[in-house]
Amino acid sequence: MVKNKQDKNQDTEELILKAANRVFEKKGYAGARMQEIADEAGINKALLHYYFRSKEKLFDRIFREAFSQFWPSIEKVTQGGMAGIRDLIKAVIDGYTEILAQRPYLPAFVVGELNRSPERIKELLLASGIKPDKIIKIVQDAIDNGEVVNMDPRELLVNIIALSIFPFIARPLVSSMFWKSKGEYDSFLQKRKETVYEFICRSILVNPDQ
Amino acid sequence: MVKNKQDKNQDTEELILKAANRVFEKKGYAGARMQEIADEAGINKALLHYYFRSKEKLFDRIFREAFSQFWPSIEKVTQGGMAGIRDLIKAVIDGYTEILAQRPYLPAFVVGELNRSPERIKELLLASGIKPDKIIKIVQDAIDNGEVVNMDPRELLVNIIALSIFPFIARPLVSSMFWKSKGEYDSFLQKRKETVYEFICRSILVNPDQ
DNA sequence: ATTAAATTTGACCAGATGGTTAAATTAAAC
DNA sequence: GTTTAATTTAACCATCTGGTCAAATTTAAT
Repeated sequence: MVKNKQDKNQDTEELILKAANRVFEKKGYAGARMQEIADEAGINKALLHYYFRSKEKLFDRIFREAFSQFWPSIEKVTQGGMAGIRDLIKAVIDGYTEILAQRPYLPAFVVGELNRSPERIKELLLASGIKPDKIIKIVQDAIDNGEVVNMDPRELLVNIIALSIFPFIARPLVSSMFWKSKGEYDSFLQKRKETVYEFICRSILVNPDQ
Repeated sequence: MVKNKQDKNQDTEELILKAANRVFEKKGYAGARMQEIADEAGINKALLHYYFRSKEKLFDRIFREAFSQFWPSIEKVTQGGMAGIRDLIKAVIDGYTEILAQRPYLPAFVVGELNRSPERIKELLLASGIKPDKIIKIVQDAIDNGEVVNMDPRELLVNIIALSIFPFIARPLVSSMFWKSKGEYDSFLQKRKETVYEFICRSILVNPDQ
């Protein structure tokens, strides 16, 4: 079973992207080295530049993908049109828990790079097709019909996201401050899927039960 | 009023530290350039190395200071011995709001650098004199005496910190997603001092009023 | 098998970057 | 004013880093 040229090409590109992702995600744009990416992919630097002409172009490719991965479930729920507020919250928390278990560096990477070049955000948001207004409206509806206490809907959204991803962004710090081992922290993060949901619901639902 | 040599020396050192802080905080260790720090301080690169022998030494100095600034009010409250849980929460939120208004890049800087070299954390925590156990105990006491609903005290602490600093860590992203201008976001952050406190209390206090 | 095109490599280059050094300047002590 | 020590500078240096290129290798088509 020999691979033809195109397949190998695809494989190499895939290999490079995976390697670049690992390196950029961990070290950021400035800390990443093209040589290290090449080594990680098992190729040499010239081939790296053959596939992606420059560090910036390669980074751009990686970062766009990372940025889009950053909004997993929010979109899923808004697609449906009218989702319950409980569903929205659960979807966001579960979505983050799932993706961040696989890519724990993702949020620190995205947020860190955006801090260093905030001018890119507008375009990235546009390109990603995210519609903040739609999500805000779901929350506002839940407030209007008395399901949720009166508050700025954006504040609730910020809180949900904060509670979901902060333990990952600040993972090493939080982990070694309050937990004894990596394993215990991981199990905390798993349980947290439920406890954060309850934490939020206790705070905002007018009729918690029902 | 001419300054003597020692004063000028002090001034130059102060000037360098201020400049280094600005540059490192915004660009991180890898993205920072010694030349840029020198320019920012209005001196040349050789003098920079005369005062702080290497980039790493200078960074270490800056980072330690940043890390210690990261825990403003938590310590103040634990000093007292037995503080109410409400006081603890308010102190943490107010403390962060205050310091982060002046140094908005601080949390992203600290967290980002710690992600890239987590092995430093243990030593930094030791050197900073922070006693996580003391803070956990305050929360645990409040749970034991029925003031706060039953939960892992560490989880509450993570939530408080998350809600306090996330809007700063992810500032550019959150701001341009949900707000129309920088000014509006700033005013949101100010109001948030109260709303986050209420958000947390609604969730955890057994007798919210009283 | 030969040809032609795409893929891969080793060697190399220019500029950036952290760091050094010897000389010049400045300030304090005498 | 001269001496002495600390401070500041311009000019360099070695290494790292992103990027290029011509030659070699591999693959598909004939």
